Amino acid sequence: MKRRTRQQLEKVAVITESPDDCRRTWDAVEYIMEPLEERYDVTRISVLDTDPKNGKAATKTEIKNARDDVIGAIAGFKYVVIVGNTPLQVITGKAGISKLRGRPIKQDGHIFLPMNNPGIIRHDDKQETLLNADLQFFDDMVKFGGIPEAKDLHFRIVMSDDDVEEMIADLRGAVSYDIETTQLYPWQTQKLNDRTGEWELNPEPKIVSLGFGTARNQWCVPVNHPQSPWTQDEVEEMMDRITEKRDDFFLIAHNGKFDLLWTWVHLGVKWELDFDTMLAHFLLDENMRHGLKYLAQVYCGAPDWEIDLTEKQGMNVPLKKHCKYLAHDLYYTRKLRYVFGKMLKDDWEVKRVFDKIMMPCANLFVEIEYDGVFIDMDQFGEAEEVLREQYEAALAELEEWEPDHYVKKNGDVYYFKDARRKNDPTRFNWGSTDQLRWLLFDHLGIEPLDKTDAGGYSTSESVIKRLDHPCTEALLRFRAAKQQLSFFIDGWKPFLHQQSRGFYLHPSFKLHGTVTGRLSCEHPNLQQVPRDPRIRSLISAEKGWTLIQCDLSQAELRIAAELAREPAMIHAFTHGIDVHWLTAIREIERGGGLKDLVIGTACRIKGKNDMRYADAIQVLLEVGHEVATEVEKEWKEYRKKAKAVNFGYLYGMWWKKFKIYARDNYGVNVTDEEAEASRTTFFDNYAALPAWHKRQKKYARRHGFVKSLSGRKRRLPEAKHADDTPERRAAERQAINSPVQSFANEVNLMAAIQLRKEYGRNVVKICGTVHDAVLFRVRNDMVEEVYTRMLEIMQWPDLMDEFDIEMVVPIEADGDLGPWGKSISLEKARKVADIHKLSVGQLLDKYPVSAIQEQWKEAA
DNA sequence: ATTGTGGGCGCG
DNA sequence: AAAGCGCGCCCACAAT
Repeated sequence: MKRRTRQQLEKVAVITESPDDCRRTWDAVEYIMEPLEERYDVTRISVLDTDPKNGKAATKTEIKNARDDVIGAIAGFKYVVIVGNTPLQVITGKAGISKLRGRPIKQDGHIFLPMNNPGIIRHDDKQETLLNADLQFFDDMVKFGGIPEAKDLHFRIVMSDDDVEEMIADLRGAVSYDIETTQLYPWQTQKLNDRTGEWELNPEPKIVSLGFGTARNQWCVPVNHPQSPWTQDEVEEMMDRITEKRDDFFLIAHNGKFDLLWTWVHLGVKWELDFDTMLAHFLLDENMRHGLKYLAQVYCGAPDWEIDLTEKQGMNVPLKKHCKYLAHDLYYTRKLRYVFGKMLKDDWEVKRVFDKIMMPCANLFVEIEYDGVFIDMDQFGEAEEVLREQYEAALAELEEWEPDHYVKKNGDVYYFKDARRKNDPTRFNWGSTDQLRWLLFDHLGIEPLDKTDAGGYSTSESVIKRLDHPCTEALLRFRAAKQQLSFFIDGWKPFLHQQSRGFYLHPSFKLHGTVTGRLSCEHPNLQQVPRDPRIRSLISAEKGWTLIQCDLSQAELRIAAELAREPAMIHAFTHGIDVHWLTAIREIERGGGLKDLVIGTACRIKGKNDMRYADAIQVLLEVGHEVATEVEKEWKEYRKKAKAVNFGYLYGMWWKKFKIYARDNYGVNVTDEEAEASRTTFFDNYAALPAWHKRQKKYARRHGFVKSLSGRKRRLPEAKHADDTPERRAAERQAINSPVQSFANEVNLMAAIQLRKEYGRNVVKICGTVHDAVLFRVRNDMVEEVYTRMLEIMQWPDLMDEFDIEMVVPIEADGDLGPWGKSISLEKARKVADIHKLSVGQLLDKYPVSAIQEQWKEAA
């Protein structure tokens, strides 16, 4: 019986790296060999005769030598599974399993299917889904008798007026939408020609095609493809007609923010997206990747339909092939919506985050990116000039210590006068960490102070500051100027977009950018603009408008206090005491230090000659850091220090790191004992924190995830591990940090959504969010109203009630107006406006914020 | 010529 | 025994 069954099984070969791989070792057998052996007559072939020593990868020679044997061994097998990178290299001669896995390779009469080595599951159990998808695909392939063709689906290329009518009539129910474009940034930019010194326009970005996926068809409209019959006007007219029908269908897209932004910029119609499959999947599993093809493979068993980038960009590809690709995008986007829709239904809390925060944000950020941020080009030019001077000056000073040669890590000697390097061919490169490392620690013989993660000697700012050598000061100036130039001057130029009212940047926000739910930002990254006013104030507003920044004050600390139910913190927040200040004073009190400063400041505040230490501490706590700082400037530094301490300890920092922090940021050398005591004191002062930490760890360990107040999940599979590994520790720290970081960001997003809801784009243009702050421009006549209202909104956005959130700790918000980094408070603006007998709006129309600041100083 | 990685550093 | 979290960008250098 058994024998007969076996003969009917298809013969397949499995190539592994070594004899032990996937056979005797751990759990891999269960993942690959057993499922295959159930269905096939499996022959296993290994590339190497024995396991590589010490778990090392096979060498190139070994791979080369193994080739003939392996090729011989698979003779007669049509279907071959490749397990891991080494066998892949043997067969294809190329590495890159992560890119090639899941994609069948036809070669010499065989069909190979590369997949990951199941050992990866030990490090990342998410990989199990992928492995199963690959095995499933292998089954499909064998059943089909070859590589399953990318399906023709039912794609229709819209070429005639009749097609248009039919398409528009078909737009009902759930409709997916996708476009193909020539590039990613939808605005035309310019670049400086190095030879002529002239500004030249970059190629015009274009929509190549767009399409709609319905229940029966995938409609593909060629827009700028050479074979397109349509003019720009005709396409726009088509889109207008669809806009009129927009309420008749449910719009789905994968990363729809991209498609809708382009559609708005290039075709003039602005649509609201109903369901974003990428964002849905992000909420369902933030640890996985969210690419359409990957998800279609994993959740729908889709074949690979990827084509070359140039073909996607459409110009040199037959229209039919291009549209077939688009059709697959449309088909699987629509399919994934049902899969993820169902998964969301099973988790109402996550669904609520999706419906009320994620999708509204997806639509909001289309507008945010469309409006962009205004750049003050006069300041931009000035900043560039100043930074170039600083850069040149620092470099000139460094010349004194430039060596004529450099010994590379491998021992090669490198003479600069002979070398041909990209920028300055004959010069020592101070920007190269390798060269600098050699110069400082080998050539000059300075004692290295720290190592990098990879084990080399570090040349970080922290180290250089502590080195006793005359070059260090200029070196730090060199690095700072170089970085600011390359990040924010040269780095921004390729994104500057000229419009009638001036130049704009359009940073792109990734709503799925971080595992906690914070957004990330790129092209360029608005969220890493230095606080240095020279750079930050480049971001401003066009004439007649004013930039406003509103931020949640100490949001994370407030949320932590709430979650931990920490009495001392809650008391501080409900009584308007600054927690960073509280920490600073308690820390000083613990050591009984700074007697002169503490008593001196308190006496001057109270107008007394002497006071007991304990009483003085009490006075300082009561008056707050602002009053204390007015009397004695030093207090500002102590508060700043405490701020870092608060966050560090709150999220699990250990005293050793505190030592490093104190040294690098405050030049204070704390002893081990002092550092340990500081941590102990922190948890004595905030005694409910350890219990909260414990609760979070326990919860994560039991469930494998934690939740924020909104119900958003952070999945932490490592927290479930039985052994106390560094990975589990890391997961436990994230279990503490994540709900706090998540929720602070969510409050901020709720506020941004509401701001847009209450004011139209003719009054407010939102520029972006920076985790706990919203940046927006307001028409001058509305500045007072919008600013005041936004602070109210931030303190308790309406969505907080919709989520049934209750908090005992009050949320507070703060803000200011004017160029970023050179802004003033509304109070100041009001005072100056009163002097002129003007409204704040009129004042802002009449004077730049810098002048208002000056006038306020004179008046005060 | 492109692609990947480490080092360093900007932000919250 | 060992312990903040979350990002993106630019450069240099090595590898493909």
